[in-house]
Amino acid sequence: MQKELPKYADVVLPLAVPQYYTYNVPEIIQSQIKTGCRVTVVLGKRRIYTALVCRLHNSRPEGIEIHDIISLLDINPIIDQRQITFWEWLADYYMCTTGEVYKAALPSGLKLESETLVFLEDIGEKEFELSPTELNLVKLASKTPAITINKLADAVGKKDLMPIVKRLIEKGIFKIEEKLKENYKPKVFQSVELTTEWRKEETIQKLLDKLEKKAPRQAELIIRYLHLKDSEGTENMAPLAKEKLMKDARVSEAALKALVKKKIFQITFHETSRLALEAGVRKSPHTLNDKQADAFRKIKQLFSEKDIVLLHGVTSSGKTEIYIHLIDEYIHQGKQVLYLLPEIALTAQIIQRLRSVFGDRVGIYHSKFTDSQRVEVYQNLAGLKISDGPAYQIILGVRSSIFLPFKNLGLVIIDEEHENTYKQFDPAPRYNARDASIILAGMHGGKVLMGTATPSFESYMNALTRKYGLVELKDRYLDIQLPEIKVVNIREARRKKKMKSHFSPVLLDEIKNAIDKGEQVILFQNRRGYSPYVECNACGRIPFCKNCDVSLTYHKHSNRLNCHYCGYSIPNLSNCDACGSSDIQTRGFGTEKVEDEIKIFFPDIKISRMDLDTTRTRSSYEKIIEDFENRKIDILIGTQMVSKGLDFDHVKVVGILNADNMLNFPDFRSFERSFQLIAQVSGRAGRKNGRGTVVIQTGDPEHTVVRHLINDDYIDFFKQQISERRDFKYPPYFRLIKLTLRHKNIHTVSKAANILAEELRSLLNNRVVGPEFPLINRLYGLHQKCILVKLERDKYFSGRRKLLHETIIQLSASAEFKGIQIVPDVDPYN
DNA sequence: GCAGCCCGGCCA
DNA sequence: GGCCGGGCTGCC
Repeated sequence: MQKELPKYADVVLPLAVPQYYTYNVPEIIQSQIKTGCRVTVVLGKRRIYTALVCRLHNSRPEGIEIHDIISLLDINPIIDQRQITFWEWLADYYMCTTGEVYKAALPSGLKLESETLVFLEDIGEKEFELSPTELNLVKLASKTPAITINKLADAVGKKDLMPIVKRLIEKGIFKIEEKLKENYKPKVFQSVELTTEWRKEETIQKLLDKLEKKAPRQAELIIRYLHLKDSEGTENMAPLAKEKLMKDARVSEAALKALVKKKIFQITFHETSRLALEAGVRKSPHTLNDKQADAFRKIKQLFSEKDIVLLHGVTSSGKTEIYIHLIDEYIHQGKQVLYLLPEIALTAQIIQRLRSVFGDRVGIYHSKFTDSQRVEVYQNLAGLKISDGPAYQIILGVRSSIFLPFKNLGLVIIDEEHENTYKQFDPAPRYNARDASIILAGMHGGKVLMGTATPSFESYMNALTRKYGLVELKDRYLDIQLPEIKVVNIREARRKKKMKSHFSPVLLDEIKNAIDKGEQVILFQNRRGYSPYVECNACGRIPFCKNCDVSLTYHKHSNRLNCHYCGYSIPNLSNCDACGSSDIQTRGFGTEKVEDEIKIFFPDIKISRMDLDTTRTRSSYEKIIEDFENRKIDILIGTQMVSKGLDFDHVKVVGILNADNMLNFPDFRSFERSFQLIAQVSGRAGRKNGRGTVVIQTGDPEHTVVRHLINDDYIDFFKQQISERRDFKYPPYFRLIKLTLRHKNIHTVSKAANILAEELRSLLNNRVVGPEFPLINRLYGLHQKCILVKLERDKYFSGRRKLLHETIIQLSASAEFKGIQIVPDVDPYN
């Protein structure tokens, strides 16, 4: 019996709507549509979205009018059932909608949306009475055959043009149409070739003789063409790129056009990949040393009984080499591997190593890629398009690569598993790629290897309780010594007037020694900008952001005051805006100021800065890293960006300018994070050329984090800290769910927060803490209140989380909560 | 996410 | 009274 064809499709839309929507499947596509295919549909009055088919069925939903699917975009599904299940898991666990997951999962080139186009009707000689704005719109629209409503709105400087456009439609002057925006265009490559008639040598020679007099440029072009073809050799039948020929011949396009017109040359268009790379020489992986080989064996052995293994290996212990050997085994079994990294900066360093072994089977995926490049990686994995290279078997990527359409994921490697960048903070889905990839790997029956020198407390706890396998690698590769740690009491130094600005004599000496020997220095200051705030010496006023409750950070380079939260920015004040005094002073210091001051001490040295401000583009990132690797930079100043696993061979000194602002940060994870950060930056010191030095400047040299760092004793630090986590009900013993309420009115948000907290307390008792004001009371013009829920990691967790979620949904629909945003964050980082 | 509607505020 | 902007609602 033939299976009945589906009449209805439940689809997910790229919006924060809680449910799936049902559309009619038109008869002509009923036999072709499959779950996981994209379709275009109209939602609301006329907007068109790309939706994804999640379920096909034959039961007509009652009580609603059902619209038709406009078109089917894919013959083959772009995601499989497993991914739909994964999306649903993410939405459920992280308390968001599947639509929000879908939105994050697909590059926007695969999610076509419509925009409204405005056309002028044929109005002939009719006369109209028009307001000035209407007249203006008609004038603007008459300049082009069609204009998007957004461009029209921009041109007249208005937000909502629809009411006016509607009036003009009623008057019969305008008409509108919805058109899909084409976001992704395949890259086109043009090749030039002689047409068949002209390929014989005698004929072309005759032609050349003729052209040389009449059209020397055209003759030149043909000569260059023949020359280039010749130099490429007879066995190379690849078409000659037009670009290459034109560059070589240095004649105008007109000459080529003429030859094409005479049917001497023909131009062919080819679709090509943006990701094309030269198939370089492949080398086999390096041989592992005894310690690495031992760890490698242990990992494989543990994988036979456990799905997750934590590789706790000191910095420079050669973890990457172990990963490569493991990847090699999995891809030989025909499985895919996902290699997760916390930062884009790292991909540049590791990709070279991976490509040298695995060649073009490695794909990269990160946010500094253009959307079109991401579309191509996606298509490659989905098997949608025959791209230039083979299908990727290894993906090296950041957080969002967990959404790629893997078919057979055998292994996930999570490098620097402790990094906070694995957690998406805003917008939803607020997922942790480390935790989510464990679920993903589970769905594929794959294994997970986490690697780090400073495990997160969550992962280390799981290792100690044997939920994860644990492999330790205690020796650095090639017996590189761990750096010597020098702690400087800056409070004392300041009292004795020994500090030179923000530098202690010890640090300056170490820098000088390193520079004299031609070695490099990294200075770490976890704040960007010049100074975190400026203050009027006369009246004490500190300029604040107009949208957020934070002081404005002074940026000397641009001479502006910026808000690091909402992006609000004003020119620097020469006079206090309260009392008019010109006596304004900068307070505190960021990377920009460190750069400025170090230049005074070392005027002839090449200094660079790596922070959010200097790495806006992908190339600037790579340039800084490359320059530092090639020793074109002597001193690199950076924020936490410099801590994330970068490998440099000639760093002698690492300076932590102020450990205190990390240690004193008010959240439960601040000690854990400080330890990780400082240990990680310290790990950059002393690699191949002798022992490095780390200088930690702090006002509290006896601080437990500092003491443990000196002894390089992560395990003891963990044991000491973990009991506090248990006593105060924090992770890894408990799971946190943070609720942030936002509203423009402080009283409204306070009142709502109180009601919500009370309601939750009645259900979850003392697991509910707050409401409290968060670190930043007001953000983007909205007042905030936080409620923290601490849930046991037991069999009731899931039920309690659901209860909590339902309570939020119920309350947000009630009258008191009108217009209040409630943002749930499950497993918040801090 | 966004169109459409409703409502309140502001000027004639 | 009319027009503008903001908030709220429902979309299949």
